[in-house]
Amino acid sequence: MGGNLRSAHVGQSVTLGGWVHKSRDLGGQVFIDLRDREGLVQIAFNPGWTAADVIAAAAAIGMESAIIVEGSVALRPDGLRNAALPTGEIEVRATAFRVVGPAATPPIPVALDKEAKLPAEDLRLRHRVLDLRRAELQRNLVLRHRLMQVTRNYLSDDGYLELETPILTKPTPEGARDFLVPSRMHAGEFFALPQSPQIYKQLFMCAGFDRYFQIARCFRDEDLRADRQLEFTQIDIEASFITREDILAMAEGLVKALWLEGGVEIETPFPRMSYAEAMERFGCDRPDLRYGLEIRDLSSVFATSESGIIKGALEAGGRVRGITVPGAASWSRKQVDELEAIAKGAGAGGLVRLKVADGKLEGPLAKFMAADAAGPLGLVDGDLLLAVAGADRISSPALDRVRQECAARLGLAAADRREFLWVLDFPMFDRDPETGALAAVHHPFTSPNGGDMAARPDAPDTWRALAYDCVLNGTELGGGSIRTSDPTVQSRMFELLGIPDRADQERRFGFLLEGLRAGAPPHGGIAFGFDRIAMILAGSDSLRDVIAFPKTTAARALFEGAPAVVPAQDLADLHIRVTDKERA
RNA sequence: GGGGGCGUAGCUCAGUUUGGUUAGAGCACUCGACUGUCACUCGAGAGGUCGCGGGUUCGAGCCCCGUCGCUCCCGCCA
Repeated sequence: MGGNLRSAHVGQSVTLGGWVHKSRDLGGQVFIDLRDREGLVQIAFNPGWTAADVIAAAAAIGMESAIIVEGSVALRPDGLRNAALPTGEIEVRATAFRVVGPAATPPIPVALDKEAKLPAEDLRLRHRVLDLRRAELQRNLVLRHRLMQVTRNYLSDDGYLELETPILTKPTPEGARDFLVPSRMHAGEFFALPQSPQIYKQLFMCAGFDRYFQIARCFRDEDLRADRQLEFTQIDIEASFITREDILAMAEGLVKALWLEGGVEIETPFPRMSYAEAMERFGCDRPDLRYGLEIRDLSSVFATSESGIIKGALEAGGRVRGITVPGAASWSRKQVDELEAIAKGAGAGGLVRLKVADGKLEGPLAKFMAADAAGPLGLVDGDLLLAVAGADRISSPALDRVRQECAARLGLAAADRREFLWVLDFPMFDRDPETGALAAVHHPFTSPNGGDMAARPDAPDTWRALAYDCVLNGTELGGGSIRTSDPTVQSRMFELLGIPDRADQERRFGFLLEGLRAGAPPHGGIAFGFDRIAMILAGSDSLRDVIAFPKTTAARALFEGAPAVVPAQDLADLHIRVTDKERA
C-alpha cells in the first residue's frame, strides 16, 4: 500500500502498515522511510500536523520495527521532491502511529547503500528473515511467484492437469542418492523422497490422464553447488498420444511465456542440433552458441607431423582436434600454460599450441610441422591454435573447457544474448570405462530409437535415445524424452542396465511394468529446472537468491538449524540406531 | 572424498608484507544538539576470546601444525 502511493492519492487519509527502513530525526521534526512489499514512502512527523508526543515516539523508534501509521497523503513542497523514489512526489503526514512489532537491533543491515557489499552468505542465511526484507530478494520471490502462475496458466490453458504425486515414495537404486525416511510402522523399511515424479507421471499416462503437469519438489542427496540444492523445484510435464515434435513445440511455448514474464521476447522455434554434432563442434552436449571458437578436425594436416606424440595418437585411432583463437598469439607463455592445465585437468595429456606470426608457425611443435602448414590449418597472423590429440572421449571435454576459458578471457559470452538450442538424439547408454557396465544417459524409461535398435540389436552402445535437452547459453534448462511404453522393451532395458533377473525387475519396478502392461499409450514429456530458470530471469548467479530458505553448500539450513539430532526415543520408535561413534 | 579462497567490533573492511607500546576506520548502536531531511548534519560514548585448539618465540591478529564454518570448483548429481 504505502509503496504504491502517488500524487493521485493526495488528500486521502491512509493507515499504513510496514517496517522502519530508515529514520531521520532533525530535532523538531522526524522523517521515517516506511517500507512495505511495494517499496518506500516517506512519513513526515511535524508539529504542523503531528502531536508532540507522537513526534517524540517516532524519534525513538528503532530500525526494522513494524509500525502502523495514520495520516494523510500530501504533495511534498516544491524543491523537496525525491526523483530517486517512485513515491518521491508525495509524503504521508502522520497524525498517529503505533509500534506493533518493535525490532531488536538488526544483526545484518536491511537498508543498504547502493554500492555497499552484502554481508557474508552465512550471516545472510543465519538471519534470513532480515535478508528476505531486502528489495532484491523481495523482487526475486515475487518473480518466482509470477513465473509459477505463468506456468500454470500456460499449461492449464493447453489442457494439462495439475496433479500431485507422493512425497513418500519407493526407494530406487538408480540415479542419485535417495533421501530415506524410516517407517515407524514397518521396522527396517524406508520411504524415499522423490528424485523426480518420473514413474508416477508415466502411471498417470497409463491411467488416462493424458496431459499432466506439476510444479514438483524433487530431492537428491548429492553435494551442492551454486546452482544445485538438495531440494529443488521442477516443472514436470507428461503427455500421451504425442510425438517428440508436440513436446518440443509445447515446451518452446512455455519457455517463451516464461521469458516474456521476465521481460524478454524470444524467438521460437529454437535451433536444433544432434548430440553427435554438438560433441563434434563444441565437445559438449550443452554448447554455448553465443560465440564460435568451434572445434575442427585437424588430423589430416597433423598426419605429416614428425612428432612422436601426434603420430602415436593418430596410429591408435585417435584424432587431432583443436580450436583457433583469433588474436591470442599475443598471450603469454603463462597464460597458455594455464590453458594447458585446464585441458590436463579435464583429462587431456597435453595441449598443442601453435601461433602464427608472419605466416610462420611458432611453438614447441612447429619444428615437426611442414613449413607452410599455417595455410592448411586455416590460420592467419595473430591466431593461436590449441589442439588435443587422442580419442574423442578425451579431447572433447578438454577442448570444451579450453574453449570456455578462451571465451571468458576474450569476453565473448555477451550477457544480453540468449542462444536457445535443442540438443537431440542423445545416446541411449553410456559405458563405464572401468566396469564395462551400461548406464542410461537420460534415464532407464527413455525409449531407444526404434530404427537403431532394429538395425543393430546386439550393439546397444550405438542406439540413440528419443531424448532431448533444452539449452540456453551453455546451461541446461530442462530435458525429457519419449518413454518406453512397451513393457517388453522396458524389461529389455532393465536387462541391459544390469537387472537381468525378471523377479528382480518386478520387485524394483513392478509398479511401472504393471502400468505399462495395463495398456500404455505412447507418451513422453519434459522437465524444466524451475529454480534455475528463476535464477536466470532474476539476473542472479546463485540459486540461493531465488529460494526463500536454502541450504548452504555443506547441506545445512542455518536459519532453522536443520538437520538436527533427535531424542534417542524418537530414533528407537523408528528402529534406528546411530552408529557414528561420536554421535551415538 | 579432493583442491582453491575467505574468517579482525553487530555489519563492511584496514592492519598480516618484515612478529614488538593501549588493534583502527565507516556504517549500525547509546547519550546529547538540531524544524524539510531523504547516505541528514554535528558532538560525545560504548563496543574485540583477531573463528577455535595446539606449537615456535622474551613477545603472535601476523609464523607453523591441526580443526571448524562459509564459499567456488573437481568427483558426484539416471
